[in-house]
Amino acid sequence: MRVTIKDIARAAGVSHTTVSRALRGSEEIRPETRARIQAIAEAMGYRPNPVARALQGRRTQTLGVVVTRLSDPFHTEVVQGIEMVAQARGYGILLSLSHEDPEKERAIVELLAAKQVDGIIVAASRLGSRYLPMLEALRIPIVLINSHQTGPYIYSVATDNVHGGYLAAAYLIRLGHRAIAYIGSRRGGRSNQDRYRGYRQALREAGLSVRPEWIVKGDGRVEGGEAAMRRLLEADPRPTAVFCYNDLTAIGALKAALRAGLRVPGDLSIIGFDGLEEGTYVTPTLTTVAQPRRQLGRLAAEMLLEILEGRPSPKHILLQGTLIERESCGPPL
Amino acid sequence: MRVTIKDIARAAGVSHTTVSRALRGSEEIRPETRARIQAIAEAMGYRPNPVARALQGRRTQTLGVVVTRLSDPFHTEVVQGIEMVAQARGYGILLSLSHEDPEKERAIVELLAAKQVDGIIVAASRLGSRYLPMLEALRIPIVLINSHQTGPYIYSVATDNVHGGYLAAAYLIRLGHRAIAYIGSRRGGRSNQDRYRGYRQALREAGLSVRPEWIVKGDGRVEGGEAAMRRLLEADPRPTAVFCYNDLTAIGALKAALRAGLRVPGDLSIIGFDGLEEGTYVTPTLTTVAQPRRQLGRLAAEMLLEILEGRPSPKHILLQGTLIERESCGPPL
DNA sequence: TTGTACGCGTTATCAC
DNA sequence: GTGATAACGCGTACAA
Repeated sequence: MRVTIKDIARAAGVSHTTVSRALRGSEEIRPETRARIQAIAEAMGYRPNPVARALQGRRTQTLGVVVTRLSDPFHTEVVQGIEMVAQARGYGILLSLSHEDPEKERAIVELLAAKQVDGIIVAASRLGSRYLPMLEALRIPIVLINSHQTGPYIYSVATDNVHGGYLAAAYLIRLGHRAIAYIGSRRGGRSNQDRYRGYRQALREAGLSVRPEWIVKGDGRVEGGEAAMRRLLEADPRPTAVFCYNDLTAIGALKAALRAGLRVPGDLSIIGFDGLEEGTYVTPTLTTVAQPRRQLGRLAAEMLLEILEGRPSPKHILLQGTLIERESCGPPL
Repeated sequence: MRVTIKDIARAAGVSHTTVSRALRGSEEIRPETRARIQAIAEAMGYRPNPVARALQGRRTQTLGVVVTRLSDPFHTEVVQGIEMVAQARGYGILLSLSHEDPEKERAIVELLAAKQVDGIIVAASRLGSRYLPMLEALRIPIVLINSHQTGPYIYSVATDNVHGGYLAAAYLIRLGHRAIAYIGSRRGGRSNQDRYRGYRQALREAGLSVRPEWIVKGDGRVEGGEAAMRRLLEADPRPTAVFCYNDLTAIGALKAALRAGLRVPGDLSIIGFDGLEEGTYVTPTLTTVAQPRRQLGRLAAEMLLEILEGRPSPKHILLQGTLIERESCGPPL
């Protein structure tokens, strides 16, 4: 059987109330009895029961985390960031995967709320605004990572996709490219649009025009990038550079280009988005706009904890990506 | 405020006991009152409080999962497998990362136990046998993934590393190689030894000998594989094929080989272990011995649930890997 | 400074 | 069939 404060009380010859107070270091208790009780608790191997505490105090010291899937290395790093700060602050993490299914995501959030998590972090939410009432009814703070909503109990941390897209395109332009394609993502939603907008803006400022056949779509994964690149290779004139929605897409694009006998970056420059480790596995290594992924997770968790502890906290944070120059981009030949 | 069974009781004009029974579909209650109560509960939006249930019933419906790090794609897939079955069975997953630190791992396991998880799954445990007494004292079933311990409350699911190593080496031999190196892992522990043993066995059976300078060590990650391969390239005579501890190591080895101007598989064949997606990102794509990663997670979770529900369950399960022939291996020139 | 009594939401026990 | 009542382990007014 597990040791409870009652057991300790009995052993110490005091009431369980006194034990409760002593163990949490209450000031209004005589130092010597406190020390004595703590010693006894230690000796008996006492561990407070978090379930009982939660029932009493309505705090479970647990954060719900919802992610579409872990096989996407992007989320992986985000979750690590969250876990680090949670672990350091004594919070547990209840992890659920939504597999990009909005209905599942909704069910999970409700389930987490039912499980009494203190707060929820959702990465890459697929939930539309029509679910906002539900979220608000939960009366649990929710931090969204890389998606936008506003409302009571809704917070967010995101990277500036417009800025990132601009960064990528501007870099290619600086290298001398004038024919720059974009491989987007069917599933990218708002972030796809924003990166595209940043790209368009950079081209516009440089006085470059975009041919419709240079804008194609993948699925945010390697296969989609490969297929998209194959279509792109048929375009005439062919672009000399490609900005890809994300690194996985770019890796697929790179594979297709190499397979078609192109030299990268000689015949074609490729730039990705995310800053994944995976971009260093390929040859040539992938130039990319890195998102501060771990930072996203860390900030989301810190934000949530601040809210839970009643400290002042911003409602929305926007982070900037940074260019990582590796080998897949160069001047056009 | 949240709706409780007492609220329902008041609304229905019965005792909370009756409500509790009705909602759980007890037989010993008049069908009409049961239906009436259920209707009221539904109308009031009642959600049972899992915390209260846990306090009363000593079951939290939560599984603790410990993993070294998520940035290793191997674990990622394992966790997905676990999560799938847990979610389907209504269990939550409390995730913690140990970062390969045995002391941290121990602390986490204790913390999870304190949090009253019903069972624990540990992937790639770094805990030595001297912690067994602690684990047993917890009196919580623990399923180890890819590591071996025996004792009460200890279960395991693992892939057969000896067999896998044999598979890899035998394949290279079948292709005609006679000079086959091994890049191990400093951090691989037992699994590194076992894969090495399988490799040795295959060579022995084929009457091949191994030069000491053909056995080098990485760290289980890309950088380590690169460094190890650079050392290997200085060996004289140079091996015509390399078996790598895992895919990340192999990807590093591949990079180093390509960078040294070797053709793969022409000048050098490379085979990995794990079957990661990442192996298809590189050019040439990586031949490998695949571990059934998701299966490992699934089985571990199913095993744990069986144990928790008192159904008969094997104590240890050993799975076999399978060869995936891709492009990085061929006959020696 | 310490103890009594009660509540958190649920299930189990034992009456009626 | 249904209802009091206690119990799970802890925290907290309130009393002493």
